[in-house]
Amino acid sequence: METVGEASAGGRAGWLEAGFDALAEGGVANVRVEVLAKRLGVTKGGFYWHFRDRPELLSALLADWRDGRIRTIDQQTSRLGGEPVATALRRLLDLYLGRGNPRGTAIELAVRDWARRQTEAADAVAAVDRHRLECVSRLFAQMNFAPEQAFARAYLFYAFIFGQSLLVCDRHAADMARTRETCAQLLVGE
Amino acid sequence: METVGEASAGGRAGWLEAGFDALAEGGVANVRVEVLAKRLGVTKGGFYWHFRDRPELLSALLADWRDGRIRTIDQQTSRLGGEPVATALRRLLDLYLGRGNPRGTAIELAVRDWARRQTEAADAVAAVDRHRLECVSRLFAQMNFAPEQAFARAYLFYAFIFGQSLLVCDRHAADMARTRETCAQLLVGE
DNA sequence: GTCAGTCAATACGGAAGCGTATGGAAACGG
DNA sequence: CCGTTTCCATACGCTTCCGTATTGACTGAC
Repeated sequence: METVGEASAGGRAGWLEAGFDALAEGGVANVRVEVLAKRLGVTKGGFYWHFRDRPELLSALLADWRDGRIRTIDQQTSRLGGEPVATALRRLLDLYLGRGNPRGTAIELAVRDWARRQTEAADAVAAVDRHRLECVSRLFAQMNFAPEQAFARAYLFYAFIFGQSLLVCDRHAADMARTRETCAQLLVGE
Repeated sequence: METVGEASAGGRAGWLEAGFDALAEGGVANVRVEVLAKRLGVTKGGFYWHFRDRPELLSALLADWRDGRIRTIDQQTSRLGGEPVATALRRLLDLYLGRGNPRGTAIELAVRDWARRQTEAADAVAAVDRHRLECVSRLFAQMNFAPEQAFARAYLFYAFIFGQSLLVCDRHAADMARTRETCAQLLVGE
């Protein structure tokens, strides 16, 4: 496939990818058409072939993010070979605490900040949260917590995950890892 | 005091106030000179009398916020008449959970989002967090937790406060209040 | 009245950003 | 060759935003 200019955005997917990169780096205000075009090494002509306008890109980013997050939750919360519930919860927690996916975290926080001010974003986050809280509640319920208690623990679980990303601690990394480990133990009881 | 035009920004403090309002509503990208001027019912001439440029306003907002947050922490974490520690912690937690200060919360979250991308903001947040974590650690230590455990609990305490603001739950308000109450009990043990 | 200080309005030039219109280029099929 | 589809580049007009320069208005002190 040969393209018009020297560079190519990689089609619609390329624009979405650039959108997520910009979102991760600077929040939704950073998702701008000409900025994305420059990032992709093209001009904005192609953008307007794929998307009617900027809001359509933003909607596409939200839908993409929402569907992707929901798609991975069941898998992330499934117990491998009937392992202890606490182990499954710890594995899930470690996905976030390990700092192994800074881009994913940055996108998540950017979307959540956006959701504080825009209905469509809030709806996407609500859908993701609903599913996640249900899945993690189910895990806590398997630890014989009553439904309300299970839900509250799932709520605390996710609040911690996102909240700790917002705290700025200037302690040693090793100390912070220990602190998070202690919090993890408080959260999942192991 | 009569002023030049019909409207008056209320001096430097007025501009800072407008800046905080804009910050609360739309994050740091929303803090724009002409937008603030319009909000105050004046033009931007006076802004440039008080501030050299936009970055100077942003720095002032950060310093103001940091100093204000630090100033209130000791008072917020002092135990009234030797009351139980848990009571003091609950009172502190309720400042955030009660939704009684949406503007303060919005500003706090906007500053924290800003801090993810800008050093000066991150430094301000770090200073506030350091002080808060120390004060709340001290309270947990009075409950006879070891220093590391006390700190971890303080960390979890604040992570929960900010994290729950980022979650979007479409359950009934009464249900959510009950959930938060359960989380509060898990956090302070009462 | 004059001067200095405080605080502001306005005009201007430049930059960034958006969306629209138009034209270009490549590939493919008839 | 022509038409269609895909994907893009470019020019343009408009809006928003920024910072600078200049001028205006009011108050208080001398």
